[in-house]
Amino acid sequence: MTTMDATPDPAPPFDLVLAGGAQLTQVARDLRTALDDDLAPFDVTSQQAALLMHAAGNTPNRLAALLGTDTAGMTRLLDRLEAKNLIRRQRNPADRRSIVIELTAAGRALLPKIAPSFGRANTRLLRGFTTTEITQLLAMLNRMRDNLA
Amino acid sequence: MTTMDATPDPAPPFDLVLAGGAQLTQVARDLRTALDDDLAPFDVTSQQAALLMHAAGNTPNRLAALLGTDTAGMTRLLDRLEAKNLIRRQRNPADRRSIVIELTAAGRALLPKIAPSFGRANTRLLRGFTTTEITQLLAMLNRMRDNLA
DNA sequence: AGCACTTAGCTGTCGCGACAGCAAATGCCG
DNA sequence: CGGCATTTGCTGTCGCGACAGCTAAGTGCT
Repeated sequence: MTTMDATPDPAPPFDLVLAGGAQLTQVARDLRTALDDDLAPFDVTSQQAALLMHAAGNTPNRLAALLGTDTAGMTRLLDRLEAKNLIRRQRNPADRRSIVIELTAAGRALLPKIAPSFGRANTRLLRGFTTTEITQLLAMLNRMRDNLA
Repeated sequence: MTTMDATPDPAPPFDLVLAGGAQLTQVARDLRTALDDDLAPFDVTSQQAALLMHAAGNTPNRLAALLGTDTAGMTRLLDRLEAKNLIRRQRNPADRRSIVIELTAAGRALLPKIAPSFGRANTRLLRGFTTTEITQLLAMLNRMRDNLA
């Protein structure tokens, strides 16, 4: 708004563009921290909780794709959850390369406790946003993901 | 849009809210990866590059605040840059608790090479965005940061 | 001066993300 | 059938983020 506004699609000011990535990074980190704090009473991290909510009946391979990480990170994440006795690795008899994740009783019991944390964190993140704004935000985020893909 | 739309500010659908945080996290991670890839030829990470661009004459304390991390992480980040001979720690004679970061000749030589990577990454991230959209996005990101603070 | 309080930087520890490389199991194809 | 590529999960290694706790140095108060 400082310069002209007659051209239909002016090149965005460089500073504005630069600020985008930095702010995005910060918000993502703050969100993760807030979620971790909210989940701390249950002794799980946000990643562990997110995994728990998708784990049942899935293979590490699929779970890695779901959480946007690689199978190496997934192996370690599953290690930690298994150490906490929340999940179990079950070899798949049909394809002995792969394994299937099953929740333990403790894991199933934890599920309904951790789910609300995601709702709280996201609700807090978007406090004061209208439905329209959230829709716009999601559309922008999707475009950004496409731009980076 | 599934329910009524006469109320002025309907509570945003829960699924929409939930998707927000997940997408945000993914975009931030993808951006970091893209930037790291672009900086790889210079043998620095995005964090190291970001630090280099602010380091000269600053203290670790201020730099930690600038990059949004804590002094513990800053110590280690400075360690790695010092090991690469890009920065130097200089004790401050006026306040012997604090130190001041100076760039080495190699560090100064690297600066003009790494700066464009940030421009490229952010330009790519926001490809196809109008100035208006970027402004809206930044405003939303700021609101989200405030919501989490 | 003496003592509590604060500040700056460091270390230890843990969880996570990414890359490279590996072995076993499977699939494919001549 | 035999050999080769692919898939699955694992391990090693590194960088980063967060928390707790520590020491040295500065500050303030009495």
